[in-house]
Amino acid sequence: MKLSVKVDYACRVLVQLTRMHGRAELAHIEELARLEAVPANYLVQILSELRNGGLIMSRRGKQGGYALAKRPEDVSLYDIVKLIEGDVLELGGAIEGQSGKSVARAWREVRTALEEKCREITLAQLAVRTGEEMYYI
Amino acid sequence: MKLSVKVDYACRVLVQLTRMHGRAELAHIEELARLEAVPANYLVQILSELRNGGLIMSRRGKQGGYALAKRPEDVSLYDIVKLIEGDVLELGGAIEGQSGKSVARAWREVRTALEEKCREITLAQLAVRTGEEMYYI
DNA sequence: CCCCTCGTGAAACTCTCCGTAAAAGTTGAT
DNA sequence: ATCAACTTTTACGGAGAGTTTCACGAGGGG
Repeated sequence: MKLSVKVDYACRVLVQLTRMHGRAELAHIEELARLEAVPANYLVQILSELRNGGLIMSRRGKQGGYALAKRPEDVSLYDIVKLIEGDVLELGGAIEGQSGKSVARAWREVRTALEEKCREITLAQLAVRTGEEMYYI
Repeated sequence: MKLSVKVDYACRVLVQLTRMHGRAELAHIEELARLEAVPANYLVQILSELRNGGLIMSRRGKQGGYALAKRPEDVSLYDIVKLIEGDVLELGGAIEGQSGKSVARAWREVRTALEEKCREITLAQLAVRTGEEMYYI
Protein backbone atom coordinates (compact mmCIF):
# COMPACT_ATOMS: atom_id res chain seq x y z
CA MET A 1 0.00 0.00 0.00
CA LYS A 2 2.15 2.82 -1.23
CA LEU A 3 0.98 6.17 -2.46
CA SER A 4 1.74 6.89 -6.09
CA VAL A 5 4.47 9.12 -7.40
CA LYS A 6 1.80 11.00 -9.27
CA VAL A 7 0.02 12.26 -6.18
CA ASP A 8 3.36 13.16 -4.65
CA TYR A 9 4.21 15.21 -7.73
CA ALA A 10 0.83 16.88 -7.60
CA CYS A 11 1.27 17.90 -3.97
CA ARG A 12 4.74 19.28 -4.53
CA VAL A 13 3.67 21.36 -7.50
CA LEU A 14 0.64 22.68 -5.67
CA VAL A 15 2.78 23.72 -2.73
CA GLN A 16 5.09 25.49 -5.15
CA LEU A 17 2.12 27.27 -6.72
CA THR A 18 1.03 28.28 -3.24
CA ARG A 19 4.41 29.87 -2.65
CA MET A 20 4.01 31.82 -5.90
CA HIS A 21 0.49 32.81 -5.02
CA GLY A 22 0.98 36.55 -4.75
CA ARG A 23 3.15 36.82 -7.82
CA ALA A 24 2.32 38.91 -10.88
CA GLU A 25 3.27 36.42 -13.63
CA LEU A 26 1.91 32.93 -14.01
CA ALA A 27 4.09 29.88 -13.42
CA HIS A 28 5.38 27.95 -16.44
CA ILE A 29 5.57 24.21 -16.72
CA GLU A 30 9.33 24.22 -17.20
CA GLU A 31 9.75 26.34 -14.11
CA LEU A 32 7.58 24.09 -11.97
CA ALA A 33 9.26 20.97 -13.32
CA ARG A 34 12.71 22.29 -12.43
CA LEU A 35 11.84 23.58 -8.97
CA GLU A 36 10.07 20.39 -7.89
CA ALA A 37 12.10 17.82 -9.83
CA VAL A 38 9.16 16.47 -11.82
CA PRO A 39 9.47 15.21 -15.44
CA ALA A 40 8.05 18.08 -17.48
CA ASN A 41 6.18 15.91 -19.97
CA TYR A 42 4.54 13.99 -17.18
CA LEU A 43 3.73 17.14 -15.30
CA VAL A 44 1.65 18.22 -18.27
CA GLN A 45 -0.84 15.45 -17.59
CA ILE A 46 -0.97 16.11 -13.89
CA LEU A 47 -1.59 19.84 -14.36
CA SER A 48 -4.32 18.99 -16.81
CA GLU A 49 -6.09 16.85 -14.22
CA LEU A 50 -5.67 19.49 -11.55
CA ARG A 51 -7.17 22.02 -13.92
CA ASN A 52 -10.15 19.85 -14.80
CA GLY A 53 -10.66 19.29 -11.10
CA GLY A 54 -10.79 23.02 -10.46
CA LEU A 55 -7.76 23.26 -8.19
CA ILE A 56 -5.73 25.40 -10.57
CA MET A 57 -6.41 27.69 -13.53
CA SER A 58 -4.38 28.15 -16.66
CA ARG A 59 -3.91 30.67 -19.43
CA ARG A 60 -2.71 29.93 -22.90
CA GLY A 61 -0.64 32.08 -25.15
CA LYS A 62 2.63 33.87 -24.82
CA GLN A 63 2.19 35.01 -21.25
CA GLY A 64 0.27 31.96 -20.21
CA GLY A 65 0.90 29.62 -17.34
CA TYR A 66 -0.68 28.21 -14.20
CA ALA A 67 -1.89 29.53 -10.87
CA LEU A 68 -3.94 28.34 -7.91
CA ALA A 69 -7.68 28.65 -8.47
CA LYS A 70 -8.56 28.64 -4.74
CA ARG A 71 -7.19 30.06 -1.55
CA PRO A 72 -4.36 27.89 -0.18
CA GLU A 73 -6.22 27.35 3.08
CA ASP A 74 -9.19 25.93 1.17
CA VAL A 75 -7.29 23.08 -0.50
CA SER A 76 -6.52 20.01 1.59
CA LEU A 77 -4.58 16.81 1.02
CA TYR A 78 -7.91 15.07 0.76
CA ASP A 79 -8.93 17.20 -2.22
CA ILE A 80 -5.71 16.37 -4.00
CA VAL A 81 -5.79 12.63 -3.36
CA LYS A 82 -9.45 12.37 -4.20
CA LEU A 83 -8.88 14.15 -7.49
CA ILE A 84 -5.75 12.28 -8.57
CA GLU A 85 -6.35 8.78 -7.21
CA GLY A 86 -10.08 8.62 -6.83
CA ASP A 87 -11.66 7.23 -3.66
CA VAL A 88 -9.35 6.80 -0.72
CA LEU A 89 -8.70 3.21 0.41
CA GLU A 90 -11.52 1.86 -1.70
CA LEU A 91 -12.08 -1.88 -1.57
CA GLY A 92 -10.78 -3.71 -4.63
CA GLY A 93 -12.93 -6.80 -5.03
CA ALA A 94 -16.50 -7.59 -4.09
CA ILE A 95 -17.81 -8.00 -0.55
CA GLU A 96 -18.18 -11.76 -0.37
CA GLY A 97 -17.70 -14.64 2.00
CA GLN A 98 -18.87 -15.12 5.57
CA SER A 99 -16.54 -12.40 6.82
CA GLY A 100 -16.80 -10.00 3.89
CA LYS A 101 -19.14 -7.55 5.55
CA SER A 102 -17.27 -7.49 8.81
CA VAL A 103 -13.94 -6.80 7.15
CA ALA A 104 -15.45 -4.18 4.84
CA ARG A 105 -16.89 -2.36 7.81
CA ALA A 106 -13.51 -2.29 9.51
CA TRP A 107 -11.91 -0.76 6.45
CA ARG A 108 -14.63 1.83 6.25
CA GLU A 109 -13.76 2.93 9.78
CA VAL A 110 -10.10 3.17 8.87
CA ARG A 111 -10.92 5.10 5.73
CA THR A 112 -12.95 7.62 7.71
CA ALA A 113 -10.06 8.23 10.09
CA LEU A 114 -7.71 8.66 7.17
CA GLU A 115 -9.96 11.13 5.40
CA GLU A 116 -10.34 13.27 8.49
CA LYS A 117 -6.60 13.47 8.92
CA CYS A 118 -6.12 14.42 5.25
CA ARG A 119 -8.74 17.16 5.51
CA GLU A 120 -6.80 18.78 8.35
CA ILE A 121 -3.70 19.43 6.25
CA THR A 122 -3.98 22.31 3.77
CA LEU A 123 -1.71 23.82 1.17
CA ALA A 124 -1.32 26.91 3.31
CA GLN A 125 0.22 24.83 6.09
CA LEU A 126 2.48 22.93 3.73
CA ALA A 127 3.84 26.09 2.13
CA VAL A 128 4.64 27.67 5.46
CA ARG A 129 6.50 24.61 6.62
CA THR A 130 8.86 24.58 3.67
CA GLY A 131 12.42 25.40 4.58
CA GLU A 132 11.97 24.59 8.23
CA GLU A 133 14.22 22.09 9.89
CA MET A 134 12.95 18.55 9.62
CA TYR A 135 12.66 16.55 12.81
CA TYR A 136 11.74 12.92 12.57
CA ILE A 137 8.91 11.95 14.85
CA MET B 1 -5.35 4.53 -3.63
CA LYS B 2 -7.25 1.31 -3.24
CA LEU B 3 -6.35 -1.59 -1.04
CA SER B 4 -5.55 -4.82 -2.80
CA VAL B 5 -7.82 -7.83 -3.13
CA LYS B 6 -5.06 -9.88 -1.59
CA VAL B 7 -5.12 -8.12 1.76
CA ASP B 8 -8.90 -8.35 1.75
CA TYR B 9 -8.69 -12.09 1.18
CA ALA B 10 -6.13 -12.39 3.96
CA CYS B 11 -8.34 -10.56 6.43
CA ARG B 12 -11.41 -12.62 5.58
CA VAL B 13 -9.57 -15.90 5.96
CA LEU B 14 -8.01 -14.84 9.24
CA VAL B 15 -11.41 -13.88 10.60
CA GLN B 16 -12.68 -17.27 9.55
CA LEU B 17 -9.77 -18.97 11.30
CA THR B 18 -10.58 -16.92 14.37
CA ARG B 19 -14.10 -18.26 14.33
CA MET B 20 -12.69 -21.81 14.13
CA HIS B 21 -10.22 -21.10 16.89
CA GLY B 22 -11.50 -23.51 19.51
CA ARG B 23 -12.06 -26.34 17.07
CA ALA B 24 -10.38 -29.76 17.32
CA GLU B 25 -9.50 -30.27 13.64
CA LEU B 26 -7.45 -27.94 11.51
CA ALA B 27 -9.01 -25.93 8.69
CA HIS B 28 -8.45 -27.11 5.12
CA ILE B 29 -7.67 -24.83 2.20
CA GLU B 30 -10.73 -25.95 0.28
CA GLU B 31 -12.93 -25.25 3.28
CA LEU B 32 -11.53 -21.75 3.76
CA ALA B 33 -11.73 -20.99 0.05
CA ARG B 34 -15.39 -21.97 -0.06
CA LEU B 35 -16.46 -20.16 3.11
CA GLU B 36 -14.75 -16.89 2.20
CA ALA B 37 -15.11 -16.99 -1.61
CA VAL B 38 -11.39 -16.92 -2.34
CA PRO B 39 -9.76 -18.74 -5.30
CA ALA B 40 -8.18 -21.82 -3.72
CA ASN B 41 -4.99 -21.70 -5.75
CA TYR B 42 -4.43 -18.08 -4.83
CA LEU B 43 -5.25 -18.73 -1.23
CA VAL B 44 -2.36 -21.17 -1.04
CA GLN B 45 0.09 -18.33 -1.63
CA ILE B 46 -1.59 -16.04 0.85
CA LEU B 47 -1.62 -18.68 3.57
CA SER B 48 2.03 -19.34 2.87
CA GLU B 49 2.85 -15.68 3.49
CA LEU B 50 0.76 -15.61 6.62
CA ARG B 51 2.60 -18.69 7.83
CA ASN B 52 6.05 -17.25 7.11
CA GLY B 53 4.94 -14.11 8.91
CA GLY B 54 4.03 -16.11 11.99
CA LEU B 55 0.32 -15.30 12.05
CA ILE B 56 -0.82 -18.87 11.40
CA MET B 57 0.63 -22.38 11.65
CA SER B 58 0.14 -25.34 9.36
CA ARG B 59 0.49 -29.10 9.35
CA ARG B 60 0.91 -31.39 6.37
CA GLY B 61 -0.32 -34.92 5.94
CA LYS B 62 -3.65 -36.58 6.26
CA GLN B 63 -4.90 -34.58 9.23
CA GLY B 64 -3.13 -31.43 8.17
CA GLY B 65 -4.50 -27.93 7.80
CA TYR B 66 -4.23 -24.40 9.17
CA ALA B 67 -4.88 -22.64 12.47
CA LEU B 68 -4.15 -19.30 14.10
CA ALA B 69 -0.72 -19.09 15.71
CA LYS B 70 -1.62 -16.25 18.07
CA ARG B 71 -4.52 -15.19 20.20
CA PRO B 72 -7.17 -13.35 18.15
CA GLU B 73 -6.89 -10.25 20.33
CA ASP B 74 -3.16 -10.04 19.61
CA VAL B 75 -3.49 -9.76 15.82
CA SER B 76 -4.49 -6.37 14.41
CA LEU B 77 -5.26 -5.05 10.95
CA TYR B 78 -1.89 -3.38 11.04
CA ASP B 79 -0.10 -6.71 11.43
CA ILE B 80 -1.94 -8.11 8.44
CA VAL B 81 -1.38 -5.15 6.12
CA LYS B 82 2.24 -4.82 7.15
CA LEU B 83 2.82 -8.48 6.38
CA ILE B 84 0.97 -8.63 3.08
CA GLU B 85 1.59 -5.20 1.57
CA GLY B 86 4.73 -4.06 3.32
CA ASP B 87 4.98 -0.57 4.75
CA VAL B 88 1.72 1.35 4.99
CA LEU B 89 1.41 4.43 2.75
CA GLU B 90 5.10 4.43 1.93
CA LEU B 91 6.32 7.13 -0.40
CA GLY B 92 6.92 5.89 -3.94
CA GLY B 93 9.59 8.16 -5.41
CA ALA B 94 12.44 10.08 -3.88
CA ILE B 95 12.12 13.14 -1.66
CA GLU B 96 13.13 15.86 -4.10
CA GLY B 97 12.26 19.39 -5.10
CA GLN B 98 11.78 22.46 -2.98
CA SER B 99 8.63 21.08 -1.42
CA GLY B 100 9.66 17.44 -1.19
CA LYS B 101 10.45 17.48 2.51
CA SER B 102 7.36 19.38 3.47
CA VAL B 103 5.05 17.04 1.58
CA ALA B 104 6.86 13.97 2.87
CA ARG B 105 6.41 15.17 6.42
CA ALA B 106 2.69 15.63 5.86
CA TRP B 107 2.35 12.11 4.58
CA ARG B 108 4.27 10.79 7.56
CA GLU B 109 1.71 12.39 9.84
CA VAL B 110 -1.13 10.83 7.90
CA ARG B 111 0.57 7.46 7.94
CA THR B 112 0.94 7.60 11.70
CA ALA B 113 -2.75 8.30 12.13
CA LEU B 114 -3.60 5.44 9.81
CA GLU B 115 -1.35 2.99 11.61
CA GLU B 116 -2.83 3.85 14.99
CA LYS B 117 -6.32 3.23 13.69
CA CYS B 118 -5.31 -0.09 12.19
CA ARG B 119 -3.72 -1.20 15.43
CA GLU B 120 -6.98 -0.65 17.28
CA ILE B 121 -8.88 -3.23 15.26
CA THR B 122 -8.13 -6.85 16.13
CA LEU B 123 -9.24 -10.22 14.78
CA ALA B 124 -11.17 -10.82 17.98
CA GLN B 125 -13.34 -7.77 17.30
CA LEU B 126 -13.86 -8.67 13.66
CA ALA B 127 -14.97 -12.20 14.47
CA VAL B 128 -17.49 -11.03 17.06
CA ARG B 129 -18.98 -8.53 14.67
CA THR B 130 -19.72 -11.10 11.99
CA GLY B 131 -23.39 -11.67 11.48
CA GLU B 132 -24.43 -8.43 13.15
CA GLU B 133 -26.63 -5.95 11.36
CA MET B 134 -24.75 -3.50 9.21
CA TYR B 135 -25.37 0.18 9.78
CA TYR B 136 -23.76 2.68 7.48
CA ILE B 137 -22.04 5.50 9.29
C1' DC C 1 3.07 -48.25 -0.26
C1' DC C 2 -0.56 -45.07 -1.31
C1' DC C 3 -3.45 -41.36 -0.44
C1' DC C 4 -4.12 -36.92 1.43
C1' DT C 5 -2.65 -32.54 2.47
C1' DC C 6 0.44 -28.59 2.23
C1' DG C 7 4.57 -26.20 -0.30
C1' DT C 8 6.82 -23.93 -4.07
C1' DG C 9 7.77 -22.07 -8.31
C1' DA C 10 6.60 -20.35 -12.55
C1' DA C 11 3.81 -19.03 -16.51
C1' DA C 12 0.11 -16.13 -18.40
C1' DC C 13 -2.95 -12.59 -18.22
C1' DT C 14 -4.69 -8.10 -17.13
C1' DC C 15 -4.25 -3.62 -15.57
C1' DT C 16 -2.32 0.61 -13.94
C1' DC C 17 1.54 3.63 -13.53
C1' DC C 18 5.07 6.31 -15.49
C1' DG C 19 7.08 8.62 -19.04
C1' DT C 20 7.63 10.19 -24.02
C1' DA C 21 6.41 12.26 -28.14
C1' DA C 22 4.01 14.44 -31.74
C1' DA C 23 0.19 17.12 -33.33
C1' DA C 24 -3.26 20.62 -32.68
C1' DG C 25 -5.06 24.78 -30.70
C1' DT C 26 -4.70 29.48 -28.49
C1' DT C 27 -2.84 33.81 -27.41
C1' DG C 28 -0.07 37.96 -27.77
C1' DA C 29 3.32 40.59 -30.43
C1' DT C 30 5.06 42.56 -34.76
C1' DA D 1 -2.47 39.11 -41.03
C1' DT D 2 1.29 36.55 -39.76
C1' DC D 3 4.59 34.60 -36.76
C1' DA D 4 6.34 32.76 -32.58
C1' DA D 5 5.74 31.09 -27.99
C1' DC D 6 3.15 28.52 -25.13
C1' DT D 7 -0.41 25.35 -23.63
C1' DT D 8 -3.56 21.61 -24.55
C1' DT D 9 -4.84 17.33 -26.46
C1' DT D 10 -4.04 12.82 -27.87
C1' DA D 11 -1.78 8.62 -28.66
C1' DC D 12 1.71 5.33 -27.78
C1' DG D 13 4.69 1.97 -25.26
C1' DG D 14 7.57 -0.07 -21.75
C1' DA D 15 7.74 -1.55 -17.00
C1' DG D 16 6.02 -3.43 -13.17
C1' DA D 17 2.53 -5.16 -10.00
C1' DG D 18 -1.62 -7.79 -8.94
C1' DT D 19 -4.45 -11.79 -9.86
C1' DT D 20 -5.12 -16.30 -11.29
C1' DT D 21 -4.08 -20.85 -12.73
C1' DC D 22 -1.23 -24.91 -13.32
C1' DA D 23 2.14 -28.48 -12.47
C1' DC D 24 5.05 -30.87 -9.66
C1' DG D 25 7.56 -31.68 -5.26
C1' DA D 26 7.47 -32.66 -0.14
C1' DG D 27 5.86 -34.55 4.05
C1' DG D 28 2.78 -37.25 7.19
C1' DG D 29 -0.77 -40.98 8.31
C1' DG D 30 -3.13 -45.36 7.49
